[in-house]
Amino acid sequence: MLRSVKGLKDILPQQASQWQHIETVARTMATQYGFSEIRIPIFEFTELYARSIGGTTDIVEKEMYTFPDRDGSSLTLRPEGTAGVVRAVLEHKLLDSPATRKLFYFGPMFRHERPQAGRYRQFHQFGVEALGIDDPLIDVEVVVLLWQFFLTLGLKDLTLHINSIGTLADREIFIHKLKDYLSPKLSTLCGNCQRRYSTNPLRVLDCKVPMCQEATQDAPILIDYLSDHSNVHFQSVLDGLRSLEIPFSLNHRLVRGLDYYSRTTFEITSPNLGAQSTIGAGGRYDGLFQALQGPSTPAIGFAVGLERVTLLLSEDITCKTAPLVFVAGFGEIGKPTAFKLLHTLRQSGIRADIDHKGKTLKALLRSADKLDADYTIILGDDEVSSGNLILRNMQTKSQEVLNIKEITQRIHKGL
RNA sequence: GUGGGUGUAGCUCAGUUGGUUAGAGCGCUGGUUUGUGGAGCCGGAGGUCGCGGGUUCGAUCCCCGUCACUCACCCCA
Repeated sequence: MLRSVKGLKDILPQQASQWQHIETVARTMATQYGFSEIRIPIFEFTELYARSIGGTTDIVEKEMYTFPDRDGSSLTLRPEGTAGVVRAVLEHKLLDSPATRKLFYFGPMFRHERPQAGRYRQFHQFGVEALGIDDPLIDVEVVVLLWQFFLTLGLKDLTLHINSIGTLADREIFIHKLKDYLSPKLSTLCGNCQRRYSTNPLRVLDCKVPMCQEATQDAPILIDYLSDHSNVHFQSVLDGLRSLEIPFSLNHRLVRGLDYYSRTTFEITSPNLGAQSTIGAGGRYDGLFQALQGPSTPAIGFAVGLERVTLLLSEDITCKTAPLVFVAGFGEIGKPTAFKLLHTLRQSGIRADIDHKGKTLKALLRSADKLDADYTIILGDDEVSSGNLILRNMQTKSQEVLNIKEITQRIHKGL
């Protein structure tokens, strides 16, 4: 039997309404916070990601779905959304209007990782980007939107971690200090961290191995090495969060994986997800525009892993659907008459369905029940000859005889 | 890429200390007398016991390999 590709998941009808609910909440809230939707392509030139995410990150080094186009140019299925948004913003000069500086997006992302709980090769993200705004209050707005989004969905026990990783210059100074500190302890670190020491020393700080955590207990803290500018900005962000009574946890070990992050970084975690506990994360990326040959532009955004959100959502949360009317037509004349009525109902905007297979009233009612119909219209030969039909409320079992002409009107009035 | 766990019906799982036709619940489907759903009752369909090899008179069960799924490392949303 043919199967789906490893790490890819079908969203079946039962779960689809849950996804619709999440998307509706996301769209509504992002719009309330002044963001507009942007839809960008699923693949781009490989160079875009290599330049933005960082050539030495795992994503670019070994997780991208990269393939040659027919003319030989290298294309890549998007592993995240920010790079594409920034590219589109530069290409269409969206920075020129204040109406297009706050954007949100939705859609599938692709990373060739080993699948695991909450981790897939095709996964979906909802993300926002606020571009060209340096004010710390925009940081607050973005973090609050993320926080409120999860609260609105009813997620519990979440923690908002926040940190500032400073500018590139701030980090250079800090990394130097950190290496000085780690250097004598190198032999006590795990193998991974010994490698990280030279490739990405910041990562040693959030290693889960107890030995490493112990070794970094008294390590220098990034915040202490922030420039005045970075520090003032960060303190303003925290003050803003406090003023809105958003609970947060300062986490000076919080590091981001993508090269373009700077200054404010944040992450929201849930204890109920296993190893992949981050459901949403983001931060500032003031240097990204320049890395893509655009004008120097401060920016901040976040991305939410929607599969992880669905794992936390209670299953009974679904989109409300309109009441369903099942048309049970049977008999020589009843069936064709019912089919015409079905068409009329649908044209009137009513959600209506039929079972072509069912021959007897019993079978048809059973189908109505299986489809979870709210009402069934019973229409047999007897009804056709009398010019009436029966409207049955499936829940209360009450029935009333109606004129065929009245039915649409009747249903529109609230059934 | 590395390691652990698991593969029996559509789903959730029993089971066989190796022995004839492999079970349950749920789901699906038919009937329960002729025009009224859900419940009950009675019936039915559906499985190469992941795949390949080995041991054996005999393997779904033991051994080896392989694939798939899954969890964790790594990384990240």
